[in-house]
Amino acid sequence: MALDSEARPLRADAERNRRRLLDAAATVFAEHGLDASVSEIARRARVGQGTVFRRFPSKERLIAAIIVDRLDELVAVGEAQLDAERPAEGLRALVLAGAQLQAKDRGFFEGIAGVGLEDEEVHARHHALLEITRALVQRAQEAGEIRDDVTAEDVVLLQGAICQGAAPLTEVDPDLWRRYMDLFFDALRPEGASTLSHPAPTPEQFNAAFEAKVRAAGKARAR
Amino acid sequence: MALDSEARPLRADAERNRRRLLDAAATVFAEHGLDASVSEIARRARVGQGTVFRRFPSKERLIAAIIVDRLDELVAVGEAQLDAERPAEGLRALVLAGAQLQAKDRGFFEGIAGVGLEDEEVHARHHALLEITRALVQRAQEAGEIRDDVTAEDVVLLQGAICQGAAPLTEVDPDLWRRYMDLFFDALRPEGASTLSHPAPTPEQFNAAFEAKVRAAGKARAR
DNA sequence: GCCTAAGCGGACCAGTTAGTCCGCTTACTG
DNA sequence: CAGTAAGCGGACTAACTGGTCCGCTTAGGC
Repeated sequence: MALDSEARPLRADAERNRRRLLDAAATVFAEHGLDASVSEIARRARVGQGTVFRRFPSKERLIAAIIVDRLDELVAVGEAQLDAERPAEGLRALVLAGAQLQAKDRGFFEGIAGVGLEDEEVHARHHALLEITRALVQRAQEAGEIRDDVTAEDVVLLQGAICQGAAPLTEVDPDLWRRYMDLFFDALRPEGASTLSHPAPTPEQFNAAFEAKVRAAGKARAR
Repeated sequence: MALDSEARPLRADAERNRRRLLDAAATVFAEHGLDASVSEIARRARVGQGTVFRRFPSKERLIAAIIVDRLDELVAVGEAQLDAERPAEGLRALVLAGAQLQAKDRGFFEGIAGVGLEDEEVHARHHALLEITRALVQRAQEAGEIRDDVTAEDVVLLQGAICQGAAPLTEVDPDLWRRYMDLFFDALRPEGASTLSHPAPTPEQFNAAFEAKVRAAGKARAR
């Protein structure tokens, strides 16, 4: 996790434990979803529960730290595609990488949608990813490789959709999402595209959804 | 909820409370998802918590009862479309109805995927719905209206996918799913369909996913 | 109108969870 | 190598959950 410019560095054992916690948490969340308990994570990391909360002030922040890691990976993939010669292929590669992440990691999408929103760092990465996607979409459209009426917001939402749709069958066919990814890109073909009956979400709406969630979370806590 | 052939009928007040509970539960689940607590539901129905559990032996069964209601509606819609003159339109109507339900009711999909599985009655409806979908898909394919390589299982999974994909924006644009529904049907066009890189889930796999969940639920309880 | 079984509410229970606290241990500094 | 602040584990707490129980109320048949 880059961008951590805290003052004094952690003691060696603390840093080691931090890494073990992140790994253990990622594993446990991937297996059981975000409902997995903190004590389970602590056990898996062979660390006291107190250590978890000393390193991450709340479960939420622990989740956020993991998501930041993942999003950084994705942003890197996206940046690498920014000057692909066939932009649609670049876009596909990015979406594929994201889907793969989600397929592997049951907690990932849940996390972005439900918990990570409040976190400044997660928000920043998510925004960066959206902008990279926007650039790829635009180039692919200029090249006439995908239809003109879809937006980066559409792509981000639909990538999530596909993974969640395939998720129930993960145990029995872990790669099913690839099928629906193909179908998705068929939908993006410019030829013969039908007129969409509903407008794309605006960037403002897209953001507002985040804000709304944050407010709801705050309200729930106040209750 | 049809198919309830219990022996003696409920007393008038009990029946009234039962309805109030179902309504309140549907509302609360729609708002807060299935994590909503039973006492919250009881409060909303202006009924003691004991009453909830007298009428529905567990929270799970309460959820199942609601889902059965919803699935019955869908099955009815589907049956009505079985002899539509343009089968693809019939299919679209069914999928649309399902999506509408899910858009309105946050708990619905969660419920089918996670909880309702164990319940005999839910399973029966779900199966019926799948078979109706299969019939519609087949006819649409025979009429050359949709591509040949998608199955009823695909359609069911993708309908869920679309709703879940649009879900994060529900508060800010509750009809967004319509946009993605259009996109989905564009993907189903037979012309220019690409070859899908992954096979459709077989009916067996589709069912096995259910079985696996049931087993997992059992295991979780035993733990 | 009376009687009683059916129904009711809500206090209660056992289990689980995120998060706190504090006495002991250990990595680093000089 | 000694002193000490940083770190540690895990028992503990407070809140909340699904589910039970039981003394009181009431619908509805007679």
